[in-house]
Amino acid sequence: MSRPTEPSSRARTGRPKSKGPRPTADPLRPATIIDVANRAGVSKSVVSRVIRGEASVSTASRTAVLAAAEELGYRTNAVARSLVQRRSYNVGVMVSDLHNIFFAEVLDGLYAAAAERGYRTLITTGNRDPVAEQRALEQLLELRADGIVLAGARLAANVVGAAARSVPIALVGSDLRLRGVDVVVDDDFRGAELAVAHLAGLGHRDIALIDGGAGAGAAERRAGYRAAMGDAGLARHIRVEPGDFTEGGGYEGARRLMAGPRRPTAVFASNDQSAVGALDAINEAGLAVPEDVSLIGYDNTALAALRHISLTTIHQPRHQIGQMAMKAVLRRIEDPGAPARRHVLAPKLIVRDTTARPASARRRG
Amino acid sequence: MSRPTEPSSRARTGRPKSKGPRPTADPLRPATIIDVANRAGVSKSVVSRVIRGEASVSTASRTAVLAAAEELGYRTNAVARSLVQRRSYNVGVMVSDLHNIFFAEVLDGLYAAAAERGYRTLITTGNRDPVAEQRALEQLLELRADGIVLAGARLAANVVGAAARSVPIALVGSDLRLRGVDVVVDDDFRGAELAVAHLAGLGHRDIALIDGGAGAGAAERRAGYRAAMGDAGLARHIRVEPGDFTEGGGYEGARRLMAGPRRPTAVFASNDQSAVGALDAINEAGLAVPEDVSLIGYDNTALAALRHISLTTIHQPRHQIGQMAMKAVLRRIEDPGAPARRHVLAPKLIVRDTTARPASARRRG
DNA sequence: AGCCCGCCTGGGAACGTTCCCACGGGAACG
DNA sequence: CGTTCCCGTGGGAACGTTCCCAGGCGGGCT
Repeated sequence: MSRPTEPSSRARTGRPKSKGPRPTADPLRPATIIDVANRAGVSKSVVSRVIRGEASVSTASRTAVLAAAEELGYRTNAVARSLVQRRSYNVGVMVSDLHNIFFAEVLDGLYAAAAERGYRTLITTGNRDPVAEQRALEQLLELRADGIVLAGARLAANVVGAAARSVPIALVGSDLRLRGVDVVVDDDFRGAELAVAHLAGLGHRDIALIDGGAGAGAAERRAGYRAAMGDAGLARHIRVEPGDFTEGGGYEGARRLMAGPRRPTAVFASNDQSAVGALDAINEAGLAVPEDVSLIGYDNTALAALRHISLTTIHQPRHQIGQMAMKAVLRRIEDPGAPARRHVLAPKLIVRDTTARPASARRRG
Repeated sequence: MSRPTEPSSRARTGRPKSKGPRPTADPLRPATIIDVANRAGVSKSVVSRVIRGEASVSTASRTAVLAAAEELGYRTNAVARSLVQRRSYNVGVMVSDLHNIFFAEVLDGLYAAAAERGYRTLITTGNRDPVAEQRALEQLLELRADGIVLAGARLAANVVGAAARSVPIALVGSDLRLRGVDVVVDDDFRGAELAVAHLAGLGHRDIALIDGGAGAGAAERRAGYRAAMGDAGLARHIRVEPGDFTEGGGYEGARRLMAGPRRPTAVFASNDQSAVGALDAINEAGLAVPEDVSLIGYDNTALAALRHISLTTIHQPRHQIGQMAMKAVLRRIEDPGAPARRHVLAPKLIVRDTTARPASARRRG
């Protein structure tokens, strides 16, 4: 429904109210199939067939058309084609946050799976703002993408549900259970449990969580943290510091934790991006990781693997996640009756250099 | 011209050869303006006017149309609109590498400038592969984007030139001088000079460059490095190690440099992404930064600013670059006659913690 | 009272494709 | 030698909009 507020200078290239069939060729307008047909001395049907690579065209016509197209710099108008075919061979991808490399890695998988099947990928972003995300989704919908992948979306369930009524949709990261929506997630609850168990196993008791707020998967990770703390008999040490999956959020969260009374000995940041921000704040407070404070992230992005950072974290198979999501959408594009599924992947603990036994335990041990 | 190899299961939703005007409403097909018109008891013209927010519609018609649209879940078909208007209000952005946060930061600027003028942004990527990049560009062209921004493209000049004949194009990072192509770059030559001068000023003589290969701006940075080395009387210390603007490339390059004979005391990596990789390799070789080896990057991405990395680098105003590029394109979309321009921004040295005087100088000093 | 003007409306053409159908002519077949 | 078939071709309809133009109708003005 939305339409961009029309830029003032309308400057329409206005057709000069020509009567009758369009005069051969207007140098300003891009060449059409008809221009090519005229030049090659065939009908538009033949040109269309050649362009689409159909077999039943004589060699003579084919070469004539190809030559004419070349000379005129003809390029298929995907808009017109989409309109008549009711199909664009484009899959839209709405990415919550392009600053988070995690999504770049998921995108690789999405892209690869799409390319393999002859589809193209069209990316849009909402910068972690639900309103902008919804606009980005709407844009894809209006463009009539054949399918849509929402990566890390923080959209309301009814918004996603409404969209799913007109086109196959797959969700990456956010676990909404809706009819007609494929979901690909890792088991965030379990992943958070792994993180807490690791820290508790090292002897930590004051384990704080830097939360992911409304971010995709954040709620599950929070729940997993809470449950695991309870299981470890650390329920009264539960401490959830607000955050938003960004570096800045992680930084602020850790700063508050370090400055406050009863500083935690371990911090679980809901994703690597915020863990890196937390690392900054911890260092800034004059504390060492892992000597003074242990830190664990989530996602196992390339960032975490950097030797200089070497972050203990929870691994998610990004590439595979992307591939699965794309395949799910493609499957339902080509078989609209097929049911949507939920794919849950197992997270894995990756121990690196930001976690260790707490100082107290070391003294004793 | 390219068309995806058609997926086997064609599964066309096939219109059931109905004769006469299309029977009221097919539940499977999305509602059209005509469905809404029928339901609201007005003509399609009125519906169109309401949707577009035109004034001259009676309140009665307007409310009827709005209600009908709501009930039918009507959504504008941007494809049809684009076709008739010959305008999509979409600007395409081809990003060379989404793993490099630098581009995410440029994208913020692009996005903001577009939104401000009522345009939308459509992203596509080529994963640093010229072939894939060209396909991505072609995709945008076929989609009839109103304008295109190529960020960090490594496309041949003739490819860009050809595209520029049908749509306004702006280049970010790559400095191709072509008619009808706006260019927004920082002065890469100068930036490289700043980097070398900084290192030379600290007393370094063996300053190696980890190259950016075919990457956008890499050639200028290389030339600036060479020139500045000459100016500093260090011409015979010039050493260009291959690289490709990626973390992996930086890692490999630095590994070779550290392992080889006559190890350099300073390394200039052509961008932050590769500098971070280099950092890894240097550490892995058992060397400390900056004590044993100084390291400088380029771009001043968020990565470089991380306290844990704290990379000395050359600053480029990413957000502003994005804004300028988008404004340039928008300007020529709305005034097709306007000439394209070249915008060159001044780079700036940011000294952080990865550069210091070489060990030899420290011993002496 | 007659005319004009402005508001609102509806219909048709166009945008550039694809798809379907029909047709002409030659080859193959009886 | 006539029929059938197939290959290559051309024309028209359709896709879902926007834009232009032509009214109809009522009110204000002369």
